[in-house]
Amino acid sequence: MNRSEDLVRAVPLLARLPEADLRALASQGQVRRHPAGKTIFREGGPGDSLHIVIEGAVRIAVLSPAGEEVTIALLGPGEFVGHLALLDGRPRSASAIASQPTKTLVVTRDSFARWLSERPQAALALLETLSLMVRSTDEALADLAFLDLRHRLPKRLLDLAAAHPEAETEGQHSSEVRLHITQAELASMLSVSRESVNKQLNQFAREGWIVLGRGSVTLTDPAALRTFI
Amino acid sequence: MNRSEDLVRAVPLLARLPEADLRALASQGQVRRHPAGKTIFREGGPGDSLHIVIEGAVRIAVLSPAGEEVTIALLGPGEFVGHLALLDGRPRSASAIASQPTKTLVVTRDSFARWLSERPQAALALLETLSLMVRSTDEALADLAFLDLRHRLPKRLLDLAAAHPEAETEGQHSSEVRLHITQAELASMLSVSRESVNKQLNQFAREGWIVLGRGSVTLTDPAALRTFI
DNA sequence: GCGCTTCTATGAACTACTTCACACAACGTG
DNA sequence: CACGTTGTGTGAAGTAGTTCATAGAAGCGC
Repeated sequence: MNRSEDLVRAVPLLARLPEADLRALASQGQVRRHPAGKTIFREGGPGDSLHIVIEGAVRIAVLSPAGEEVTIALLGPGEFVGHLALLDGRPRSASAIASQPTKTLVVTRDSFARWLSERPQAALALLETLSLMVRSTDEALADLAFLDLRHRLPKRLLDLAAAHPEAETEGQHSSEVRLHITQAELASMLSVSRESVNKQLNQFAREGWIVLGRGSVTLTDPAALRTFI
Repeated sequence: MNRSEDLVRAVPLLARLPEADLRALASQGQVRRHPAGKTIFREGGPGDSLHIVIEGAVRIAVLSPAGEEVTIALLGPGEFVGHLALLDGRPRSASAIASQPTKTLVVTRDSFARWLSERPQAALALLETLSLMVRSTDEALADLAFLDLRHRLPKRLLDLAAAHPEAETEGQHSSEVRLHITQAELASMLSVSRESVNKQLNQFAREGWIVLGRGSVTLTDPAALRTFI
């Protein structure tokens, strides 16, 4: 019934807040529509809003020193970007592009600050979530430093599978997960070349652990991948 | 005069808090002494306290998958560890070892939570600081992904020089900075082998930009290093 | 002072990636 | 349905790092 409120509740960052607080925040937000390919905000631009994906998909990308665009994340419904800008007002550290026709709920820094200053408990929940985010980037840093592609790739595949449970589970085996992602996207997430990802994926495919398609990777034996990490 | 309060104010995380709040937090803390080489807390242990370095130096290290200890940071007076444990109570993600005889101010999770729940403004300041921390690890991740050692090394040297302005500035040239650090420590911070660091350092030394010593790197021409990044 | 340990220095062989070059398959649009 | 575009697959050559081996210099303990 109450659409915006339910959407806001789906955001992990905010999920644990009391219903009244959620409703208040949701009512401050505005719904925006973005056609496929549209830039929602650009790296370096003013950071003054949080965006929650309602429908569609958003690609997060940065410009490498060499001037190439590198995808660092793909967001589905319920996921969000721009929380840091909300908290510290710094310029955007990445660009967000709608990769499908997308609806987002937008919360501005001003309205968020007003809302937060009246709700100390919400600040505590946000502190905890942010703290977990720091830990997770720290872990990504450690992975990049210590693990080679052979180990980083299956780890990332399993992370993606866990983060997108909505991915189709066709066939009988309930453990089978199909990820809609290109090898180029995987490559830039893992900070390696597309060719390297391709070669490693094909090794796993030969083992029978995954099945490759155009724009998709199907994990047919996640357990085998997991023992590999 | 009021020792603890001034020490707490030197922590960037807390610096912007009103004086009364600072005093309240400082009064909850306990001063602990650690001999050189003593482990202050161990990776995997219960995360229930923040440690602020008062005097001496603390080395932060993690265990690599191969079982080796890898130094990820060196803290001087005014710097701190364990803030994440304070906020989310998760197990320690790294170990802290006193590398010199060291005094720390310890604030427990319980007392911090009590203090914070009475001070909504403090939570806002903490959110902002945490947010900046997320950005800085994100940047480290990008550096590791995009930059080779030739560029990462001078960047790290300049960061260390900026973070430790207390380093001796002997001689006439005010821009000269001497870092007390071994090549092995630099190597693990940069996620490369000690040998690679050595070879790259010697290249810079041949250019006349740095001077190497046993356990030290002196930046004789920081400007040249900076143009190199 | 002698010996042990720590730190720096350097070369040789190896490896996990890179870039480049190209072939081909699937899709979608005029 | 022909054609451009996007994505996958693979080999050859190059490179930035690795490990291993070895050496010497500086500091520290007795």
